[in-house]
Amino acid sequence: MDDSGRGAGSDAGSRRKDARRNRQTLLEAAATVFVASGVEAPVRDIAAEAGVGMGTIYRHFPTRADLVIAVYRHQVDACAEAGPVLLAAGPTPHAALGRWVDHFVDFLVTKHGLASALQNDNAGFETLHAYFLDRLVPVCAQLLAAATAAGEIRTDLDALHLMHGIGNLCIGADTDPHYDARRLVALLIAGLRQPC
Amino acid sequence: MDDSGRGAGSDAGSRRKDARRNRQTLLEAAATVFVASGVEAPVRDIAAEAGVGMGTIYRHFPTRADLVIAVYRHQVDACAEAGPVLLAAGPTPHAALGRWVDHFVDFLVTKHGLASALQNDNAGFETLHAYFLDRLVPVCAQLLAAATAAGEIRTDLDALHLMHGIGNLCIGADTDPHYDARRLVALLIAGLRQPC
DNA sequence: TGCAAAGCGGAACGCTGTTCCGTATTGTTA
DNA sequence: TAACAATACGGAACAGCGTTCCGCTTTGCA
Repeated sequence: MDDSGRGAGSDAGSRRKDARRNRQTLLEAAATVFVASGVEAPVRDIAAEAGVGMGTIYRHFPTRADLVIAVYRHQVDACAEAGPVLLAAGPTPHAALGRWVDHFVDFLVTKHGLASALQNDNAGFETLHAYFLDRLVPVCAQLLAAATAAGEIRTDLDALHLMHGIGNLCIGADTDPHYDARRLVALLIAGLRQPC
Repeated sequence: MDDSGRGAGSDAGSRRKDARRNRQTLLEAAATVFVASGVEAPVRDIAAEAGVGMGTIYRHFPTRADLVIAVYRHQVDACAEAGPVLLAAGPTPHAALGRWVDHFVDFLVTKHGLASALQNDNAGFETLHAYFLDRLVPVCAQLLAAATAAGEIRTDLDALHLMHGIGNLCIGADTDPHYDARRLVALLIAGLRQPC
């Protein structure tokens, strides 16, 4: 095993305030740039978006792959935490589901880029995919259950299959600019509605 | 359509002798380097192997992808032409099949690298894959038929499935140096033998 | 045999990811 | 509060890649 701490970033609990803040800023800037320009975006672009020097980025994430992995985990966590929040905030569970799926779609861009970031590391990819499932399937299931309990949606689709379908709809979204994955996903969610 | 002449090389029928010779030299050198170092090998290495300058390589193949494609087609052609020759030369059809498959395995390295060379061009990839099937399936079928007629091998495997199986055995051969695809493929061919 | 046209070699360019180091910021200690 | 290590920062510099450019050589034809 040579990938100790892979994907965790080196200094998640640093003593210095600016270091902690920069790490957070970088994760968010990278996520933004990945969605806007794809996961192949140059490291310099991410540093610029974050308003930070190259040294800073490499201090926090020793390698480009480390950054992609850290963004991925960060997005998984953010997406998982967003579920209950949206559910509490939204007018209805179905609306909350719709907005949660928007987060999910943005984040899939990063996930699809993982494959190229971890070209030879199938084991690492499997680990991260497992983390993805462990954290997000329950959240999605919770949203589905709430919408079901409210009588808003049909009940013949479980969280795993829904997420799988959304994931498939997003394949190729980064290469073909005419392909609007979000619209198709929105249709899919609309189609979940219980016919009344 | 923006890929006019993609994969054909620019000057296959040049007026000048040295140009034609260099083109051939380059195709062979590239094939050698791809087998030795993988398809990600730097263009400079191929120029060095061919004993040629950078300008020459880019005169013949305007882009790295063009070179990979040209090598691919060249290998498909060479492999297709080798079939009948080996069949005529070898002691038995089964031996000829074994040696043909050796060619085929070397050439698969290039084929697997095509995917990364043509990252976004799925249409181009499909075209080249169709060319691959059109030219090689009949040759493989001819070798199988000859071996069958000679009573050397079992008859329950057609050319397409055999080639598919060999292709699958070679997946990952370029990343894991401990994985010896050729040995496994040899076992597969040995297994074709008719139990006597 | 001369000479334009075609082709060649390899230095130079622009773009990557990554490293390095002088400078600025921070938390701690007197 | 003032001084001072320790820590982190910025961005220039480096190495390796694909690609371009241009002075020189080779070729085939008149």
